[in-house]
Amino acid sequence: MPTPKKHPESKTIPEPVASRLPNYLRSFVGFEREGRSTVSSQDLAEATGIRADQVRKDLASFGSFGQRGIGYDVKKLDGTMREILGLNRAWRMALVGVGHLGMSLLQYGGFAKAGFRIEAAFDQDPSKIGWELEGVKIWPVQSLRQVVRDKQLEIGIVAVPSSRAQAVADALVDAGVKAVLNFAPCLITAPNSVLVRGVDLSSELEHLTYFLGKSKK
Amino acid sequence: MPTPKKHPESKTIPEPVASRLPNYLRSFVGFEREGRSTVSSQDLAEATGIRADQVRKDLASFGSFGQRGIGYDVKKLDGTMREILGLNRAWRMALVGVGHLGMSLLQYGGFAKAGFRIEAAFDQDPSKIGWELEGVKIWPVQSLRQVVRDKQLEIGIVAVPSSRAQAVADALVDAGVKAVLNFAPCLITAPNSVLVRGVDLSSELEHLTYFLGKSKK
DNA sequence: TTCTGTGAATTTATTCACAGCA
DNA sequence: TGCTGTGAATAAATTCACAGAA
Repeated sequence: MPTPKKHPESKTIPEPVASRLPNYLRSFVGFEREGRSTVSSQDLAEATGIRADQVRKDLASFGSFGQRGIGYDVKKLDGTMREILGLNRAWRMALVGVGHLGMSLLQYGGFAKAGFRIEAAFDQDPSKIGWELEGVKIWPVQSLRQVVRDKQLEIGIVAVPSSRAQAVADALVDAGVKAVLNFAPCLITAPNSVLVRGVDLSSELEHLTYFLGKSKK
Repeated sequence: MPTPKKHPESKTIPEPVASRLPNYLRSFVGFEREGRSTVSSQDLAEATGIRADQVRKDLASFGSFGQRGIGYDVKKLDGTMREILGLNRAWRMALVGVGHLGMSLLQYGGFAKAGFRIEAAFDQDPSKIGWELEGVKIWPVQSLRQVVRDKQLEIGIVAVPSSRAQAVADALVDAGVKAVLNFAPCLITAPNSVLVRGVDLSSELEHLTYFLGKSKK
Protein backbone atom coordinates (compact mmCIF):
# COMPACT_ATOMS: atom_id res chain seq x y z
CA MET A 1 0.00 0.00 0.00
CA PRO A 2 1.41 3.39 -0.84
CA THR A 3 1.55 6.12 1.68
CA PRO A 4 -0.81 8.73 0.37
CA LYS A 5 1.12 11.07 2.49
CA LYS A 6 1.15 14.70 2.70
CA HIS A 7 2.32 16.22 5.87
CA PRO A 8 4.77 18.69 7.36
CA GLU A 9 7.20 17.11 4.93
CA SER A 10 10.75 17.76 5.96
CA LYS A 11 12.86 20.14 4.05
CA THR A 12 15.89 18.58 5.57
CA ILE A 13 16.16 14.94 4.52
CA PRO A 14 14.96 13.46 1.24
CA GLU A 15 12.29 10.83 1.65
CA PRO A 16 14.27 7.97 0.10
CA VAL A 17 17.13 8.65 2.43
CA ALA A 18 14.84 8.58 5.43
CA SER A 19 13.49 5.24 4.34
CA ARG A 20 16.99 3.81 4.13
CA LEU A 21 17.93 4.99 7.59
CA PRO A 22 16.36 1.98 9.34
CA ASN A 23 18.62 -0.27 7.31
CA TYR A 24 21.77 1.43 8.42
CA LEU A 25 20.49 1.43 11.93
CA ARG A 26 19.95 -2.29 11.89
CA SER A 27 23.43 -2.97 10.60
CA PHE A 28 24.96 -1.18 13.57
CA VAL A 29 24.05 -3.85 16.07
CA GLY A 30 26.18 -6.27 14.11
CA PHE A 31 29.14 -3.90 13.98
CA GLU A 32 28.88 -3.13 17.63
CA ARG A 33 28.75 -6.79 18.50
CA GLU A 34 31.92 -7.27 16.50
CA GLY A 35 33.47 -4.53 18.56
CA ARG A 36 34.00 -2.21 15.62
CA SER A 37 33.94 1.46 16.49
CA THR A 38 34.28 2.75 12.94
CA VAL A 39 32.98 1.51 9.60
CA SER A 40 33.59 2.56 6.03
CA SER A 41 30.87 3.25 3.48
CA GLN A 42 32.00 0.03 1.89
CA ASP A 43 31.30 -1.92 5.08
CA LEU A 44 27.87 -0.36 5.31
CA ALA A 45 27.24 -1.20 1.69
CA GLU A 46 27.94 -4.85 2.32
CA ALA A 47 25.82 -4.96 5.44
CA THR A 48 22.81 -3.27 3.93
CA GLY A 49 22.86 -4.01 0.25
CA ILE A 50 22.96 -0.30 -0.56
CA ARG A 51 25.74 0.92 -2.82
CA ALA A 52 28.71 2.60 -1.18
CA ASP A 53 28.22 5.79 -3.22
CA GLN A 54 24.70 5.98 -2.06
CA VAL A 55 25.67 5.36 1.53
CA ARG A 56 28.03 8.30 1.48
CA LYS A 57 25.50 10.58 -0.18
CA ASP A 58 22.89 9.54 2.33
CA LEU A 59 25.06 10.11 5.36
CA ALA A 60 26.40 13.37 4.01
CA SER A 61 22.86 14.63 3.60
CA PHE A 62 22.54 15.18 7.32
CA GLY A 63 26.05 15.99 8.42
CA SER A 64 29.70 15.13 8.24
CA PHE A 65 30.33 12.13 10.39
CA GLY A 66 33.15 10.44 8.63
CA GLN A 67 36.85 10.85 8.89
CA ARG A 68 38.70 10.53 5.63
CA GLY A 69 40.89 7.53 5.59
CA ILE A 70 39.11 6.08 8.60
CA GLY A 71 35.38 5.87 8.14
CA TYR A 72 32.36 6.64 10.27
CA ASP A 73 32.03 6.48 14.02
CA VAL A 74 29.38 3.84 14.58
CA LYS A 75 28.24 5.14 17.93
CA LYS A 76 27.87 8.69 16.72
CA LEU A 77 26.04 7.67 13.56
CA ASP A 78 23.74 5.46 15.55
CA GLY A 79 22.86 8.27 17.91
CA THR A 80 22.27 10.77 15.16
CA MET A 81 20.06 8.46 13.14
CA ARG A 82 18.00 7.54 16.15
CA GLU A 83 17.47 11.21 16.78
CA ILE A 84 16.44 11.86 13.20
CA LEU A 85 14.03 8.95 13.25
CA GLY A 86 12.56 10.05 16.55
CA LEU A 87 13.81 6.96 18.36
CA ASN A 88 15.41 8.76 21.25
CA ARG A 89 12.20 8.42 23.19
CA ALA A 90 9.58 5.77 23.79
CA TRP A 91 6.44 5.63 21.66
CA ARG A 92 3.19 4.51 23.19
CA MET A 93 1.10 2.36 20.92
CA ALA A 94 -2.32 0.77 20.76
CA LEU A 95 -2.85 -2.52 18.98
CA VAL A 96 -6.29 -3.23 17.60
CA GLY A 97 -6.99 -6.83 16.65
CA VAL A 98 -5.40 -9.69 18.55
CA GLY A 99 -5.59 -12.41 15.94
CA HIS A 100 -2.43 -14.19 14.90
CA LEU A 101 -1.04 -11.09 13.27
CA GLY A 102 -1.75 -9.04 16.37
CA MET A 103 -0.15 -11.73 18.50
CA SER A 104 2.96 -11.74 16.38
CA LEU A 105 3.22 -8.00 16.80
CA LEU A 106 2.80 -8.34 20.56
CA GLN A 107 5.60 -10.78 20.86
CA TYR A 108 7.80 -9.23 18.22
CA GLY A 109 11.03 -8.40 20.01
CA GLY A 110 12.17 -5.76 17.58
CA PHE A 111 9.62 -3.24 18.77
CA ALA A 112 10.56 -3.00 22.40
CA LYS A 113 14.20 -2.66 21.49
CA ALA A 114 13.49 0.36 19.34
CA GLY A 115 11.34 2.03 21.97
CA PHE A 116 7.98 1.02 20.55
CA ARG A 117 5.71 -0.05 23.38
CA ILE A 118 2.33 -1.58 22.92
CA GLU A 119 0.52 -0.26 25.97
CA ALA A 120 -2.91 -1.67 25.27
CA ALA A 121 -4.51 -4.17 22.92
CA PHE A 122 -8.11 -4.38 21.79
CA ASP A 123 -10.28 -7.12 20.41
CA GLN A 124 -13.90 -7.91 19.68
CA ASP A 125 -13.79 -11.48 20.88
CA PRO A 126 -15.21 -11.62 24.42
CA SER A 127 -13.13 -14.69 25.20
CA LYS A 128 -9.95 -12.68 24.79
CA ILE A 129 -10.97 -9.66 26.84
CA GLY A 130 -9.20 -9.26 30.15
CA TRP A 131 -6.33 -11.53 29.28
CA GLU A 132 -2.84 -10.26 29.51
CA LEU A 133 -0.45 -11.33 26.77
CA GLU A 134 3.21 -10.43 26.78
CA GLY A 135 2.38 -8.10 29.60
CA VAL A 136 -0.26 -6.27 27.61
CA LYS A 137 -3.88 -6.22 28.71
CA ILE A 138 -6.61 -6.88 26.18
CA TRP A 139 -9.58 -4.54 26.23
CA PRO A 140 -12.91 -4.66 24.43
CA VAL A 141 -12.90 -2.50 21.30
CA GLN A 142 -15.78 -0.55 22.73
CA SER A 143 -13.46 0.98 25.26
CA LEU A 144 -10.89 1.99 22.67
CA ARG A 145 -11.54 5.73 22.72
CA GLN A 146 -11.51 5.88 26.47
CA VAL A 147 -8.40 3.81 27.03
CA VAL A 148 -6.36 5.34 24.23
CA ARG A 149 -7.21 8.77 25.50
CA ASP A 150 -6.49 7.94 29.13
CA LYS A 151 -3.19 6.31 28.38
CA GLN A 152 -2.30 8.98 25.86
CA LEU A 153 -1.31 6.51 23.19
CA GLU A 154 0.21 8.08 20.12
CA ILE A 155 0.34 5.39 17.47
CA GLY A 156 -2.42 2.97 16.52
CA ILE A 157 -1.82 -0.36 14.84
CA VAL A 158 -4.70 -1.73 12.81
CA ALA A 159 -4.58 -5.52 12.61
CA VAL A 160 -8.23 -6.27 11.88
CA PRO A 161 -9.96 -7.44 8.68
CA SER A 162 -10.44 -4.89 5.88
CA SER A 163 -14.11 -4.63 6.59
CA ARG A 164 -13.45 -3.12 9.99
CA ALA A 165 -10.24 -1.24 9.28
CA GLN A 166 -11.67 2.16 8.50
CA ALA A 167 -13.97 2.13 11.51
CA VAL A 168 -11.10 1.20 13.78
CA ALA A 169 -8.92 3.88 12.26
CA ASP A 170 -11.66 6.45 12.79
CA ALA A 171 -11.94 5.49 16.43
CA LEU A 172 -8.18 5.70 16.87
CA VAL A 173 -8.08 9.12 15.29
CA ASP A 174 -10.97 10.26 17.38
CA ALA A 175 -9.12 9.08 20.45
CA GLY A 176 -6.20 11.25 19.53
CA VAL A 177 -3.49 9.09 17.97
CA LYS A 178 -1.08 10.91 15.72
CA ALA A 179 -0.30 8.04 13.40
CA VAL A 180 -1.82 4.80 12.20
CA LEU A 181 -0.06 1.74 10.85
CA ASN A 182 -2.51 -0.31 8.82
CA PHE A 183 -2.07 -4.01 8.11
CA ALA A 184 -5.43 -4.52 6.46
CA PRO A 185 -5.22 -4.81 2.68
CA CYS A 186 -7.23 -1.68 1.99
CA LEU A 187 -6.80 2.05 1.86
CA ILE A 188 -7.77 3.90 4.97
CA THR A 189 -8.12 7.62 5.22
CA ALA A 190 -7.63 10.05 8.05
CA PRO A 191 -7.41 13.80 8.54
CA ASN A 192 -4.20 15.35 7.27
CA SER A 193 -3.02 15.87 10.80
CA VAL A 194 -2.77 12.11 11.25
CA LEU A 195 -0.15 10.07 9.47
CA VAL A 196 -1.26 6.84 7.85
CA ARG A 197 0.99 4.12 6.57
CA GLY A 198 -0.03 0.80 5.14
CA VAL A 199 1.75 -2.53 5.06
CA ASP A 200 0.24 -4.99 2.66
CA LEU A 201 1.49 -8.55 2.51
CA SER A 202 -0.23 -9.40 -0.76
CA SER A 203 1.31 -6.40 -2.46
CA GLU A 204 4.73 -7.62 -1.53
CA LEU A 205 4.07 -10.99 -3.08
CA GLU A 206 2.58 -9.43 -6.17
CA HIS A 207 5.69 -7.37 -6.54
CA LEU A 208 7.74 -10.55 -6.48
CA THR A 209 5.63 -12.34 -9.03
CA TYR A 210 5.84 -9.34 -11.29
CA PHE A 211 9.57 -9.85 -11.54
CA LEU A 212 9.29 -13.61 -11.65
CA GLY A 213 6.91 -13.39 -14.54
CA LYS A 214 9.35 -11.30 -16.48
CA SER A 215 12.48 -13.30 -15.84
CA LYS A 216 10.57 -16.41 -16.76
CA LYS A 217 9.57 -15.44 -20.20
CA MET B 1 13.83 -3.24 4.26
CA PRO B 2 14.83 -2.13 0.80
CA THR B 3 14.92 -4.57 -1.97
CA PRO B 4 18.56 -4.90 -2.89
CA LYS B 5 17.24 -6.03 -6.14
CA LYS B 6 18.96 -6.54 -9.33
CA HIS B 7 17.44 -8.80 -11.83
CA PRO B 8 16.15 -9.09 -15.36
CA GLU B 9 14.83 -5.58 -14.84
CA SER B 10 11.95 -4.87 -17.14
CA LYS B 11 12.33 -2.40 -19.90
CA THR B 12 8.61 -2.26 -20.22
CA ILE B 13 7.14 -0.93 -17.00
CA PRO B 14 8.86 1.49 -14.62
CA GLU B 15 9.40 0.07 -11.17
CA PRO B 16 7.27 2.63 -9.31
CA VAL B 17 4.38 1.92 -11.63
CA ALA B 18 4.66 -1.79 -10.99
CA SER B 19 4.58 -1.20 -7.28
CA ARG B 20 1.38 0.81 -7.59
CA LEU B 21 -0.38 -1.83 -9.62
CA PRO B 22 -1.47 -3.86 -6.58
CA ASN B 23 -3.27 -0.80 -5.31
CA TYR B 24 -5.31 -0.38 -8.43
CA LEU B 25 -6.00 -4.05 -8.41
CA ARG B 26 -7.36 -3.94 -4.93
CA SER B 27 -9.69 -1.06 -5.71
CA PHE B 28 -11.34 -3.07 -8.46
CA VAL B 29 -13.11 -5.45 -6.13
CA GLY B 30 -14.93 -2.47 -4.67
CA PHE B 31 -15.92 -1.14 -8.07
CA GLU B 32 -17.08 -4.52 -9.24
CA ARG B 33 -19.13 -5.00 -6.12
CA GLU B 34 -20.78 -1.67 -6.84
CA GLY B 35 -21.57 -2.94 -10.27
CA ARG B 36 -19.49 -0.34 -12.06
CA SER B 37 -18.08 -1.45 -15.36
CA THR B 38 -16.06 1.69 -16.05
CA VAL B 39 -14.15 4.06 -13.82
CA SER B 40 -12.42 7.38 -14.40
CA SER B 41 -8.90 8.19 -13.36
CA GLN B 42 -10.53 10.42 -10.79
CA ASP B 43 -12.42 7.48 -9.30
CA LEU B 44 -9.25 5.47 -9.14
CA ALA B 45 -7.49 8.38 -7.50
CA GLU B 46 -10.06 8.51 -4.76
CA ALA B 47 -9.99 4.77 -4.21
CA THR B 48 -6.24 4.45 -4.06
CA GLY B 49 -4.92 7.75 -2.82
CA ILE B 50 -2.84 8.16 -5.97
CA ARG B 51 -3.25 11.38 -7.94
CA ALA B 52 -5.41 11.24 -11.03
CA ASP B 53 -2.58 12.49 -13.25
CA GLN B 54 -0.42 9.75 -11.99
CA VAL B 55 -3.11 7.15 -12.49
CA ARG B 56 -3.43 8.09 -16.14
CA LYS B 57 0.31 8.10 -16.69
CA ASP B 58 0.58 4.73 -15.01
CA LEU B 59 -2.17 3.10 -17.00
CA ALA B 60 -0.97 4.64 -20.24
CA SER B 61 2.44 3.14 -19.65
CA PHE B 62 1.23 -0.29 -20.60
CA GLY B 63 -1.53 0.40 -23.09
CA SER B 64 -4.57 2.42 -23.99
CA PHE B 65 -7.47 1.12 -22.01
CA GLY B 66 -9.51 4.20 -21.52
CA GLN B 67 -12.19 5.75 -23.61
CA ARG B 68 -12.20 9.50 -23.61
CA GLY B 69 -15.27 10.90 -22.00
CA ILE B 70 -16.04 7.53 -20.42
CA GLY B 71 -13.16 6.11 -18.48
CA TYR B 72 -11.55 2.71 -18.13
CA ASP B 73 -13.13 -0.69 -18.47
CA VAL B 74 -12.67 -2.24 -15.04
CA LYS B 75 -12.75 -5.82 -16.20
CA LYS B 76 -10.23 -5.29 -18.93
CA LEU B 77 -7.89 -3.34 -16.69
CA ASP B 78 -8.15 -5.98 -14.03
CA GLY B 79 -7.24 -8.71 -16.46
CA THR B 80 -4.32 -6.83 -17.93
CA MET B 81 -2.85 -5.95 -14.57
CA ARG B 82 -3.14 -9.49 -13.31
CA GLU B 83 -1.29 -10.62 -16.36
CA ILE B 84 1.44 -8.06 -15.87
CA LEU B 85 1.82 -9.00 -12.24
CA GLY B 86 1.91 -12.67 -13.07
CA LEU B 87 -1.33 -13.39 -11.25
CA ASN B 88 -2.99 -15.31 -14.03
CA ARG B 89 -1.66 -18.51 -12.55
CA ALA B 90 -1.23 -20.06 -9.15
CA TRP B 91 2.02 -19.70 -7.23
CA ARG B 92 3.21 -22.50 -5.02
CA MET B 93 4.78 -21.33 -1.80
CA ALA B 94 6.63 -22.70 1.20
CA LEU B 95 6.25 -21.11 4.60
CA VAL B 96 9.10 -21.49 7.04
CA GLY B 97 8.33 -20.67 10.65
CA VAL B 98 4.90 -21.33 12.08
CA GLY B 99 4.90 -18.90 14.98
CA HIS B 100 2.18 -16.32 15.23
CA LEU B 101 3.40 -14.51 12.17
CA GLY B 102 3.49 -17.73 10.19
CA MET B 103 0.02 -18.58 11.44
CA SER B 104 -1.33 -15.23 10.38
CA LEU B 105 0.08 -15.81 6.94
CA LEU B 106 -1.48 -19.26 6.78
CA GLN B 107 -4.89 -17.96 7.57
CA TYR B 108 -4.58 -14.72 5.67
CA GLY B 109 -7.39 -14.78 3.15
CA GLY B 110 -5.86 -12.35 0.73
CA PHE B 111 -3.31 -14.85 -0.50
CA ALA B 112 -5.57 -17.58 -1.75
CA LYS B 113 -7.70 -15.07 -3.58
CA ALA B 114 -4.72 -13.81 -5.51
CA GLY B 115 -3.52 -17.30 -6.39
CA PHE B 116 -0.85 -17.59 -3.74
CA ARG B 117 -0.96 -21.05 -2.24
CA ILE B 118 1.03 -22.12 0.74
CA GLU B 119 1.62 -25.79 -0.08
CA ALA B 120 3.81 -26.69 2.85
CA ALA B 121 4.88 -25.21 6.15
CA PHE B 122 7.99 -25.93 8.18
CA ASP B 123 8.92 -25.51 11.80
CA GLN B 124 11.57 -26.53 14.28
CA ASP B 125 9.22 -27.21 17.16
CA PRO B 126 8.58 -30.99 17.34
CA SER B 127 5.19 -30.39 18.91
CA LYS B 128 3.98 -28.68 15.77
CA ILE B 129 5.24 -31.23 13.28
CA GLY B 130 2.61 -33.29 11.57
CA TRP B 131 -0.23 -30.94 12.36
CA GLU B 132 -2.31 -29.60 9.60
CA LEU B 133 -3.36 -25.96 9.87
CA GLU B 134 -5.67 -24.29 7.40
CA GLY B 135 -5.22 -27.37 5.29
CA VAL B 136 -1.46 -27.06 5.24
CA LYS B 137 0.76 -29.75 6.70
CA ILE B 138 3.64 -28.81 8.96
CA TRP B 139 6.97 -30.49 8.28
CA PRO B 140 10.23 -30.50 10.22
CA VAL B 141 12.69 -27.96 8.83
CA GLN B 142 15.14 -30.79 8.25
CA SER B 143 12.98 -31.99 5.41
CA LEU B 144 12.73 -28.61 3.79
CA ARG B 145 15.00 -29.27 0.83
CA GLN B 146 13.33 -32.55 0.07
CA VAL B 147 9.75 -31.38 0.33
CA VAL B 148 10.24 -28.08 -1.48
CA ARG B 149 11.96 -29.91 -4.29
CA ASP B 150 9.36 -32.67 -4.50
CA LYS B 151 6.46 -30.27 -4.50
CA GLN B 152 8.23 -27.88 -6.80
CA LEU B 153 7.52 -24.86 -4.67
CA GLU B 154 8.55 -21.58 -6.24
CA ILE B 155 8.39 -18.97 -3.51
CA GLY B 156 9.71 -19.24 0.03
CA ILE B 157 8.44 -17.20 2.92
CA VAL B 158 10.85 -16.69 5.79
CA ALA B 159 9.02 -16.12 9.07
CA VAL B 160 11.72 -17.17 11.53
CA PRO B 161 13.93 -15.11 13.87
CA SER B 162 16.78 -13.13 12.34
CA SER B 163 19.33 -15.53 13.69
CA ARG B 164 18.01 -18.31 11.50
CA ALA B 165 16.83 -16.31 8.51
CA GLN B 166 19.91 -16.63 6.33
CA ALA B 167 20.22 -20.37 6.92
CA VAL B 168 16.59 -20.88 6.03
CA ALA B 169 16.96 -18.74 2.94
CA ASP B 170 19.99 -20.75 1.88
CA ALA B 171 18.07 -23.98 2.23
CA LEU B 172 15.16 -22.57 0.24
CA VAL B 173 17.47 -21.42 -2.52
CA ASP B 174 19.20 -24.75 -2.51
CA ALA B 175 15.84 -26.45 -2.86
CA GLY B 176 15.13 -24.42 -5.94
CA VAL B 177 12.79 -21.58 -5.06
CA LYS B 178 12.93 -18.60 -7.37
CA ALA B 179 12.00 -15.95 -4.85
CA VAL B 180 12.13 -15.35 -1.12
CA LEU B 181 9.97 -13.05 0.95
CA ASN B 182 11.75 -12.29 4.20
CA PHE B 183 9.96 -11.12 7.33
CA ALA B 184 12.98 -11.24 9.61
CA PRO B 185 14.44 -7.84 10.37
CA CYS B 186 17.76 -8.49 8.72
CA LEU B 187 19.33 -8.50 5.30
CA ILE B 188 19.49 -11.84 3.60
CA THR B 189 21.42 -12.56 0.48
CA ALA B 190 20.93 -15.00 -2.33
CA PRO B 191 22.34 -15.66 -5.79
CA ASN B 192 21.28 -13.14 -8.41
CA SER B 193 19.02 -15.68 -9.99
CA VAL B 194 16.80 -15.63 -6.91
CA LEU B 195 14.69 -12.62 -6.03
CA VAL B 196 14.70 -11.46 -2.45
CA ARG B 197 12.32 -9.02 -0.92
CA GLY B 198 12.14 -7.98 2.69
CA VAL B 199 9.26 -6.75 4.78
CA ASP B 200 10.30 -5.16 8.03
CA LEU B 201 7.73 -4.12 10.57
CA SER B 202 10.09 -2.01 12.65
CA SER B 203 11.18 -0.06 9.62
CA GLU B 204 7.62 0.88 8.93
CA LEU B 205 7.19 2.23 12.42
CA GLU B 206 10.48 4.06 12.26
CA HIS B 207 9.33 5.69 9.10
CA LEU B 208 6.24 6.91 10.90
CA THR B 209 8.12 8.28 13.86
CA TYR B 210 10.46 10.08 11.54
CA PHE B 211 7.55 12.15 10.30
CA LEU B 212 6.00 12.44 13.71
CA GLY B 213 9.22 13.80 15.11
CA LYS B 214 9.30 16.46 12.47
CA SER B 215 5.71 17.61 12.65
CA LYS B 216 6.06 17.84 16.40
CA LYS B 217 8.85 20.28 16.59
C1' DT C 1 -18.95 18.34 -21.95
C1' DT C 2 -16.13 14.67 -19.83
C1' DC C 3 -12.19 12.28 -19.44
C1' DT C 4 -8.01 10.13 -21.67
C1' DG C 5 -3.27 10.16 -23.50
C1' DT C 6 0.97 12.42 -24.00
C1' DG C 7 4.57 15.72 -24.93
C1' DA C 8 7.13 19.18 -22.31
C1' DA C 9 8.75 21.17 -17.98
C1' DT C 10 10.10 20.33 -13.51
C1' DT C 11 11.55 18.15 -9.68
C1' DT C 12 13.93 14.41 -7.52
C1' DA C 13 17.10 10.68 -7.07
C1' DT C 14 21.12 8.05 -8.54
C1' DT C 15 25.57 7.52 -10.38
C1' DC C 16 30.04 9.07 -11.48
C1' DA C 17 34.43 11.03 -10.74
C1' DC C 18 37.59 13.23 -8.19
C1' DA C 19 39.51 16.74 -4.99
C1' DG C 20 41.15 16.76 -0.40
C1' DC C 21 41.96 15.39 4.41
C1' DA C 22 44.12 11.97 7.71
C1' DT D 1 47.03 5.07 0.65
C1' DG D 2 42.26 4.85 2.23
C1' DC D 3 38.15 6.78 2.49
C1' DT D 4 34.99 10.79 2.78
C1' DG D 5 32.27 14.66 0.86
C1' DT D 6 30.49 16.91 -3.04
C1' DG D 7 29.83 19.08 -7.55
C1' DA D 8 28.56 17.74 -12.03
C1' DA D 9 26.29 14.42 -15.15
C1' DT D 10 22.74 11.34 -15.80
C1' DA D 11 18.65 9.12 -15.26
C1' DA D 12 14.06 8.78 -13.60
C1' DA D 13 9.73 10.05 -11.88
C1' DT D 14 6.24 13.44 -11.10
C1' DT D 15 3.55 17.28 -12.37
C1' DC D 16 1.58 20.29 -15.62
C1' DA D 17 -1.11 21.59 -19.41
C1' DC D 18 -3.59 20.75 -23.22
C1' DA D 19 -5.01 18.56 -27.63
C1' DG D 20 -8.43 15.46 -29.09
C1' DA D 21 -11.81 11.45 -28.95
C1' DA D 22 -16.60 10.17 -27.41
